[in-house]
Amino acid sequence: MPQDLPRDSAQRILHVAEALFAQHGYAGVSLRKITAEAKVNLAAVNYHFYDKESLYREILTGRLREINRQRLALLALAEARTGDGPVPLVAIADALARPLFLPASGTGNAGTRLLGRILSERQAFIDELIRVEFQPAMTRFGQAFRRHAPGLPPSDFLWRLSFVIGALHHAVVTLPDMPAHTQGLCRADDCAGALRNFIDFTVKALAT
Amino acid sequence: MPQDLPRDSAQRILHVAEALFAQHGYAGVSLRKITAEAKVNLAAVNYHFYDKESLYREILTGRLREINRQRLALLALAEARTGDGPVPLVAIADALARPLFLPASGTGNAGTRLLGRILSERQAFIDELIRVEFQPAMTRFGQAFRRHAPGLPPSDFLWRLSFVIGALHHAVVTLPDMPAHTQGLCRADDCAGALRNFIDFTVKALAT
DNA sequence: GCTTGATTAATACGTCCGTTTTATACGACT
DNA sequence: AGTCGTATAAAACGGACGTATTAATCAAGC
Repeated sequence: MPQDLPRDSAQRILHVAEALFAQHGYAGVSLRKITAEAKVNLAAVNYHFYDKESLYREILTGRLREINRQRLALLALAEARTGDGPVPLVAIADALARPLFLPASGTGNAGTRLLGRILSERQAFIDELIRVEFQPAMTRFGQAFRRHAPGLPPSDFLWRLSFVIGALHHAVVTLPDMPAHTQGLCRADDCAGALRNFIDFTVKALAT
Repeated sequence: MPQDLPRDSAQRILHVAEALFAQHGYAGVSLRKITAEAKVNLAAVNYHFYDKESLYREILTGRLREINRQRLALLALAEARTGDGPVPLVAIADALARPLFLPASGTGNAGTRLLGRILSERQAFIDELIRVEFQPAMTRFGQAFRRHAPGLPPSDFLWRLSFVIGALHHAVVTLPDMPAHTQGLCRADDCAGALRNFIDFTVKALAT
């Protein structure tokens, strides 16, 4: 499966490595596979990114930062439209999921799979990275959701939030496999349908 | 963290390997780490289980088969109690999640984390194993859920089912980290609370 | 008591890993 | 033209990996 690679070799490495990490995990990908597929010299990773861990971190931070930036921007937009009252659940769920299902044009959605992979892999050296990149967005979305369930005990609310996040990540990760799992009834390229269903699902699950 | 190991060395390998695979994934665990922690000789894995892949498969099949056996048993019990009508959503969700959150006494719940890990790791050589072990249970549960949403388009229903499964797996995998994520508001040992919340969540999300 | 089959132990093999080192090519500037 | 910082290339390093081989141990059965 040949793909149009960027001219710059550092960019080629980032591009190829992201796809491979998303598919096989950190430990499952060797620098030799990356450099071979990116058609660069073996030492190029160490030259441009210092070492394998740094390359991984760079890819991750880039993706996570962009995704959460978009999420917060969409949420802020919805809040501005709403005024002082609680933002509608539909808008919150949309802001949370849209950057995953419908990534900004040009970035491609293959990289999105990384997110789900990472959270279940829990490499020790990226724990802090995940905390730093996710914490701000998650507290903001938590607050927004919370206004729709003010009476719920805190732990119960946090459990429901965790379920919603889990549903989202699982959907993103398994999206490419959905046609096989559903005998073709769910298509992998129907991101809009996936987003719509996630929003419906979340609204029903979190509505009081 | 010393743990009481079984006498038999093959059992010790299974016990230790399951915990390590659950924590670091297949590629992230070496036979040397397993055999060292299990206090057996390096060659013991190859002697008792032929090779690393076979050891992995054996652990997985054991866990998955038992979990899905319990799930189907609970579902059958609920169906018997219900008669001809649709099984209440509460009972279906309970049958689906209980074997994960409250594993049969003696088995310990550390091994349960494997499940969530596996589904996001997607090693090629266990794809068929997963299909074989999960297919029967999933179609049965799908049918049971389906009776509560007969009017929904098939693809929409399958998406919701996927979200429920994702929420469940994510909860299981991140259960040990919940206290840290929630500043202690959700406890890792409160499996009963997690189960109760999952059932509530699923009922709300799938009710028509 | 010796033999036999099953287990454990010790060690070696070949491969692949991440990384380092050394050498070569290229472009811009004086 | 010549120099210098940057990028690519080629090769090698030590170490960890999964696995294979061989030797030691040990518990029955005769």
